[in-house]
Amino acid sequence: MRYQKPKGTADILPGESEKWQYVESVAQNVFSRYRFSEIRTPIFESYEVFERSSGDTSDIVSKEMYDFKDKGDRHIALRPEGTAGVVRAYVENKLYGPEYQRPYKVWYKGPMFRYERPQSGRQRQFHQIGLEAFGSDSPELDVEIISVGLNFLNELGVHNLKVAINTLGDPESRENYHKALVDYFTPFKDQLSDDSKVRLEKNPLRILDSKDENDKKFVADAPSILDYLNDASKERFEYLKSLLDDLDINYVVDPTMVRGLDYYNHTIFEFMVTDPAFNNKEITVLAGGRYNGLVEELGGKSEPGIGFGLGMERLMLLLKDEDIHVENNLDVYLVTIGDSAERASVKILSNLRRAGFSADKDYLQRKTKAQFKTADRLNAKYTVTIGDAELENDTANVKNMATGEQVSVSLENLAEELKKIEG
RNA sequence: GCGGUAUUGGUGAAGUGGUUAACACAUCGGUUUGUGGUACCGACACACGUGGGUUCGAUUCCCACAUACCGCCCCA
Repeated sequence: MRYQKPKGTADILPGESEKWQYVESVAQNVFSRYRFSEIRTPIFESYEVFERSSGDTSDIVSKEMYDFKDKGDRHIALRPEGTAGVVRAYVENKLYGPEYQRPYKVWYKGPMFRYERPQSGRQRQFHQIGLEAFGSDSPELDVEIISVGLNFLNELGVHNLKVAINTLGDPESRENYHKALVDYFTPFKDQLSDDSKVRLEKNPLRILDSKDENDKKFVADAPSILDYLNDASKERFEYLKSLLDDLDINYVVDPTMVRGLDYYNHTIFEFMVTDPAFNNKEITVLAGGRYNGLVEELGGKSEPGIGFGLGMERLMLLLKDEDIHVENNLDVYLVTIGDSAERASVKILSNLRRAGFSADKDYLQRKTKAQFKTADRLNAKYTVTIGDAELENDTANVKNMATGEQVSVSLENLAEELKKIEG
């Protein structure tokens, strides 16, 4: 093998691509019911867009970004996630203007890039489906976002989802909590893992997310964000929970849940699932939250926003074949016998297709028997056999492959005849 | 970036330091003239990821690299 695809990339081949199309069509469907429109933004952006939005302490910026200088010496990065580009587009196109209905609701799908070690459901070029809503700080909208995600996954047949929610509070609450964490962890600093020592300096919230067993002991007794919310933030969170109750959405509050990206505040959430595809370990398939400071951070007015992203590769692993509705229907397989029929087949096929049938034929000059074999294997509904005799009499033999019944019809009106047979 | 395991045909795979690299599936062809299944017969590895090394000789041993999978980090 001479060439191979770059590490961490995948070819999505026919057979698999139909599944992707199916998932994307369900997304399109569900999201438009919630009145989200598709937005398509560039796959690469100015490096600063991501640096600015994700925060330069985040791993995404510090070590996972695919960035390069283009021929014009611009610092470019392949998008590592979807939100930053959408926010940039929102600001650049002045979509916060009074002529636009708010909240401004969009969804996107497409490839993202992160320079990391490939693993099951994780690749360097991976794909996300996500959505964002701008211009409303309403908790009702938070719940709508959670519910559209849930709806989407349920429609695909993914059940047993665990919905975990948390709040990071408003900036004031977050600031207070930040201090409390530093005060709490600093005395144990020497006993923390090396990673967490760094986190203590840069982003103490991330310590809560540590997988280190020793760290976990300290995390267990760490102060909870829920105790540091100011009244407004607390009230908001309580209201949010009651809205989820109204919708009969089962959720758990996970006060240790944090976010890898810096721009979140208030509501954050993750949908987790435990599945054999991941060795029965709990993995996150969808995650999102509110980011009220981000639009301003990228040069817009102070505008609230909320959204989520979900990983396609992980989702595809969760979907069972029977969940995926893929039809591969071949209406007609044309069997030709002899050179005249071979020649006539070009026009016959063309007419059938124009009449709306999916139709195909053999292009390898194979024997009749082999052609029927192929028709069988392709699961053709009908075969149409043409030979010298048929061409002379202007007839065609139409065989119903399921019943084996064969009838002779007018070749001239083949498409019409087939429609009649179809009923 | 760190650690572990793996890498043989279209697919699943067996196997050995040395004449023809099992077996199965798939595919193609045939079993007398233009019809799908089954059965039977036949065909099907420029050679065992790439590059070095050890050896009289390596697909089998050693090293490096690449890729895949798993774990850490991080994340969807």
